[in-house]
Amino acid sequence: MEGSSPPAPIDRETTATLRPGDHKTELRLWLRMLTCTTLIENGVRRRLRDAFDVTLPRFDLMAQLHKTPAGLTLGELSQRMMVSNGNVTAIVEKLVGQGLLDRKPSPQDRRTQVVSLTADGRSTFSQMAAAHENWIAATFSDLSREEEEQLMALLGKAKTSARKSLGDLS
Amino acid sequence: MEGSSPPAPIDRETTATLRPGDHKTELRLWLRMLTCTTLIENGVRRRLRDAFDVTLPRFDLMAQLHKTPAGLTLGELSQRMMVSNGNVTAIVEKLVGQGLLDRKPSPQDRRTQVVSLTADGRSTFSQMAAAHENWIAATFSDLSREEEEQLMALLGKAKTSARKSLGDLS
DNA sequence: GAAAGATATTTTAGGCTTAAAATAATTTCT
DNA sequence: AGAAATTATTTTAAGCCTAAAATATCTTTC
Repeated sequence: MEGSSPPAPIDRETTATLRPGDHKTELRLWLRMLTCTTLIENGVRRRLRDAFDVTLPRFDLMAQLHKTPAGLTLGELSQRMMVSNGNVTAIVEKLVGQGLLDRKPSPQDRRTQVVSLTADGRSTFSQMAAAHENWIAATFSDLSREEEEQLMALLGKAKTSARKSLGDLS
Repeated sequence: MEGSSPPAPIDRETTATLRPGDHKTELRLWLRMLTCTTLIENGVRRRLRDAFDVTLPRFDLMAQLHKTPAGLTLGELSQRMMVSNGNVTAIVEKLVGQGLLDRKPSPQDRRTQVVSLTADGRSTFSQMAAAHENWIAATFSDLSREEEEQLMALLGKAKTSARKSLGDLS
């Protein structure tokens, strides 16, 4: 929508060192990725609410446990969901209160709590997951299988690159 | 990590209608997109905090205003940021309190408030934006320019597809 | 085996977020 | 003009989220 920006005839070195602000392509890419994700995420959130009266964080937490029937510690959950420890504590608390989760201290290490889905939690999650999978499929229905795989590969590369650039920070 | 899944020789119609659960590719794609975005977002959030003691939502709001020097109403901000109205009210309130934003009722329509950056807000944002742009460039530094453009195009297509599938909902 | 350090979780304080209800102002329809 | 509907914003209640400090437990080191 902003025409074609001039190809910046200045040589690369100057651009990189003296004009550190010349990274518009990456910035646009990031904003588009964020928009796309937020759009889909908001849709999922609303549909989970309308159809199952559940929040996205609770759904995500249950999804992690469903992938690992043996159960996970709070720390493992926190790491896999990429959220803080205290956050997981609170969400688990709610789900335990709803009878969807089981939480018991590990016998070997009394610091850790192992969390898993109850029978009710499993059957509730299965229903939600089936609907969720269909919503997501509809979300990407304009993309061919090949495009989906290209996108997957490029996101994989972006993820690796991002992790590297964060590197020493986390 | 799970070998190559069979190319599903079943015709598309059958797949879509009779086997609504067979959409693992799209699900993996969505999860990867979410992971990638969350990873980058968490990095940006921490660096904004460490370097400028500012939160990501406040930075995002200022970015919207910087793109539109004439100012925006709260409703426009809410729409562009894809967050709720009440949320914008609260964030604007904080930024006005910090002297970074100016908020005044519109002369034509006394319901609306027009918000814009103050001189302090502009100069503060410029500094943050320059650093942010470099962080983002570093985040994607493993991707070639061509890969970046491919990713941009595919995300554009995904965005359109997602909007269509949400369509009547919002 | 006791002190020091590391690890797992919870608590706390502050901030973001939403949906829904409430206010306030404008527009539309008789 | 006056009533009804619409639009813009704020408020409210509940929940998510983080960083940092506090607790409790385990491990290591001397």
